Amino acid sequence: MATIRNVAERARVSIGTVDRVIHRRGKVSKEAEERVLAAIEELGYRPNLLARNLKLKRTLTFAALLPEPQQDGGYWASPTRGIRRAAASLAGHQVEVVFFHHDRYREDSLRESFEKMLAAKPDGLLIAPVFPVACGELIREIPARIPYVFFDSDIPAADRLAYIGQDSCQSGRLAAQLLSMTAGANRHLGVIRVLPTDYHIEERVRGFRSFLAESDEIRVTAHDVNGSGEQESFDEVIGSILAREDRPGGLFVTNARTYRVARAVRRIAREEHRPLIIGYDLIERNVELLKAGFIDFLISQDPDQQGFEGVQTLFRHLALREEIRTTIAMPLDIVTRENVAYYRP
Amino acid sequence: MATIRNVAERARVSIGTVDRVIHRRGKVSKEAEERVLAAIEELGYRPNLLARNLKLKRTLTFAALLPEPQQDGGYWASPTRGIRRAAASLAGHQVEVVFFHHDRYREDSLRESFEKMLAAKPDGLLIAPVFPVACGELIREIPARIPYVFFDSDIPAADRLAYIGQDSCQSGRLAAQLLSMTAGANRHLGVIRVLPTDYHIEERVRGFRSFLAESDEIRVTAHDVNGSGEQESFDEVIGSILAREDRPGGLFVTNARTYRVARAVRRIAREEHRPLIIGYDLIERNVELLKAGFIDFLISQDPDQQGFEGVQTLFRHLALREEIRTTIAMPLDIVTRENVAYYRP
DNA sequence: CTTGCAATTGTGTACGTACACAATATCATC
DNA sequence: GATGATATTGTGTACGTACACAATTGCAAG
Repeated sequence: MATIRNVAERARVSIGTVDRVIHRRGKVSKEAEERVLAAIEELGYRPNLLARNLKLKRTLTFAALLPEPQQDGGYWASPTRGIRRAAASLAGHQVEVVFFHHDRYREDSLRESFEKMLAAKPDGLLIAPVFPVACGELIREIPARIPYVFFDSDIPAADRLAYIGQDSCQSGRLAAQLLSMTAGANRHLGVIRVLPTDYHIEERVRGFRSFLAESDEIRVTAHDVNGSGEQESFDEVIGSILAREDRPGGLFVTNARTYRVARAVRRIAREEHRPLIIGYDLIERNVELLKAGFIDFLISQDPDQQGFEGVQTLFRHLALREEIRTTIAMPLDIVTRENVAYYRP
Repeated sequence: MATIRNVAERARVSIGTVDRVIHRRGKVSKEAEERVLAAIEELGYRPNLLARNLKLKRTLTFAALLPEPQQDGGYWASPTRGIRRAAASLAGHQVEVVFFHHDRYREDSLRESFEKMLAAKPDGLLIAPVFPVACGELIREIPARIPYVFFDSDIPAADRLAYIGQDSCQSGRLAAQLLSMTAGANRHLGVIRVLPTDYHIEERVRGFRSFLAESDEIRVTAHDVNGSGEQESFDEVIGSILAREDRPGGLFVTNARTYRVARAVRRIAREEHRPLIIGYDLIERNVELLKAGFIDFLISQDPDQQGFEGVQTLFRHLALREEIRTTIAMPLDIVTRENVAYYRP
C-alpha cells in the first residue's frame, strides 16, 4: 500500500508538498502539483485512515434534530436507533452524536431545539424537517461551514449536503399496484387520508391516483379522518365506508396510523368480508396487526437505515472528504406477515 | 481516553512495563504487574486500535471464493460488486480483497480455486458454498487461525465465523402468500422446479407448500423443467400446464430462471389470461420482463449487500476485534415493476 | 552583485502503540 | 567488596499522517 512518502519520492518533492496538495492548502507550484497528482494516480495512493485519525486525534460531533422517539407511534425511535448504530460503528473514528428532540406537533419546540443545537457548535447536522416552512427559515441561521443532511423529508431548495429518504409519490403507486392486484373482482378502492395532512401524505395519494388513472376500470373514493382524535372517529368513518352498497375491496391508509383503521375494520367487518388494508411504517402496533392478519401490507422505507446513512454521509464528507450524492433514496420495502421478521422497525 | 502513558505514570513504571503486562510477555515483577493492572482498571484503559494497527502495519487480505460473475444470468456479479464496494470503503484501513472465481457447475473447478485461495495465505475467507458437500470437506483444510464467512448458502455444521444470506424456506412462504392473495378466484397454483435442483430450491418449495398447507382450499401442482436446456423445453412444459382443464392462477418459479418461464408464457398464453408469475433474483433478463409486465414479483435477497456485509464482518472481527453474530439474515425484498428502481441488482 | 521579500519547499515533532535493545537492579558467589 | 549472571525496567525508533516552522528558491529593485 502506497504511503505519502512513496508519492513524494515518485513526484520528486517532499512529503510536505504532497500533504499540501492533498489538503488543497495552496502554496504549491503548478508543476509540483501536477507531478504529485500524477504520482497519486499512478500509485493508487489512498491516505491511511489509521494514521490520519491518530494524528488528528479529532472528535467529530454531529447533532441530530428530530421528533421525540415515542411520537407517531414510536416511529422516530427507528432513525434514532440507526443514528446510534452509526455512531457506535464510527466510535473508533472519534465520532460522537448529540440528539436534539422536539415535539413533532409544536413549532416553537422545534425552534427551541434548533437554537440549542446550534449553540452546541457541532461539526455537522442531521435534520428531519417535519415543519418544512419553519425549517426553511431556520436553516438560514446555519453557518456556511457546517454541512447538514436532511432525512425523512426534504426541502429541495435548501443548500443541504444530501437528502436521504423516501419517494412518497412512488410509494403511492406501489400501494395502488398491490391493491389492484389483490382486490380481485372488486374494482373499487378506498383511500383513508389521515389529518392533519402533510407533504408525504399528499404525495402518496397523488402517486396512488396516478397509477390507477392508467388503468381504466378501477374507481377510487377518498375519505378523511382526524388522526389525533379518538378511536371512535375511525370507527365511524370505517363504519360508513363498509356500510356502502359498493364497499371497496381494499383500503390505502396514507400514514402510520394504519393500525387504527385496521382496528376499526376488525371491530366492524366480518373476517371473511374485510377489505384488504395497506399502510405505512413498521411501528409496533402496525406490526402486531400485520402479524395477526388484520393488515395485509406495510410499506417501509427503513427509517433506521435513513438515520444510519445520514451519519455515514456526514462522516464521509467531513472525515474522508468524499463526494456526496445529493439524494439517496431508500428502497420501498413491501412488508407482509411472512417477511416482517427480516425488517428492522 | 487514557493512553498507555497515563497508565504507566499512575503505576509509577515505564510504558515498556505496561506493554509487557498488557501482552503477558513476562519479565515483570509481581508488584509492578499488580500496580499496572490496578491502573488499567482505574483509568478504564483500552488500547487505541488505530495506533495498534498502525504500528503493526498489518494489511488484511481477504479472499473471496464464488462462481464466475456472469454465471446464473449474471447473478454472481452482484455479490462481486458488493465485495468490491466494501473493499473500496475499507481501503483506508489497509484491507484488500482477492477474488477466486470458479465454474458453478464443475466441482473440480471449485477444488482448484480453493487450493489457489489457501496458497495465497489470506487473513480471512468469504465463501459461497454452492457445492455443500465438497465445500464441507474442503473447509477442513483451512488453518484454524483463518476465520471464514459463508454467504448465499450455509453449512451450519461448519465452524464458520458467520453466515450471511437468505432464509430460503421463508421466502417460499412469502411467495405462497403473495400468489394466494393475488390469484383471485383461481384456487390452483403451480410450482416450476428448475433442475438441477439444489438446497435453495428444495427449501423454497418446502416453504411454499408449508404456507399453503395451512390454508385448506388451495391446490398445488409441481412441474420439473431442465434449467440448462433450450427454451423449447420450457415452452413445452408451460404449454402443457396452460392446456390443462384447471390451469393455475399463479406460477412460482424456484430460481433465477424465471425469465424463461415468463417468455414461454408470453409466447403461449393470451395476455388477459396469463397466470401470475413470481420468481427470484434481480438479474437483467428478469428485471426486463418485470418492467415489461410479464413477471409480477421477484424476490430478492440483496446479493450485493451479502458480499458487502461479508467483508465488513471479517473486518470487524479481525481489525476491530468485535463480537460477531453467527447468522445475518438479509431481508426478503419483494420487488415489483413499481419499486424495482430502488433495488440494486 | 547584494538585498529584500514573497513564493515555494523541506524538516521536525507528535499522535499511541509494539518491540528491540540498552540500562539498571538484585543477588549469589568468591 | 568485586564479579558475573539474571531478573527487571527504561528508552528509542518506527508505523503514516498533519501541521507548524525552518529553509531554500526565484526574482525584481537597488
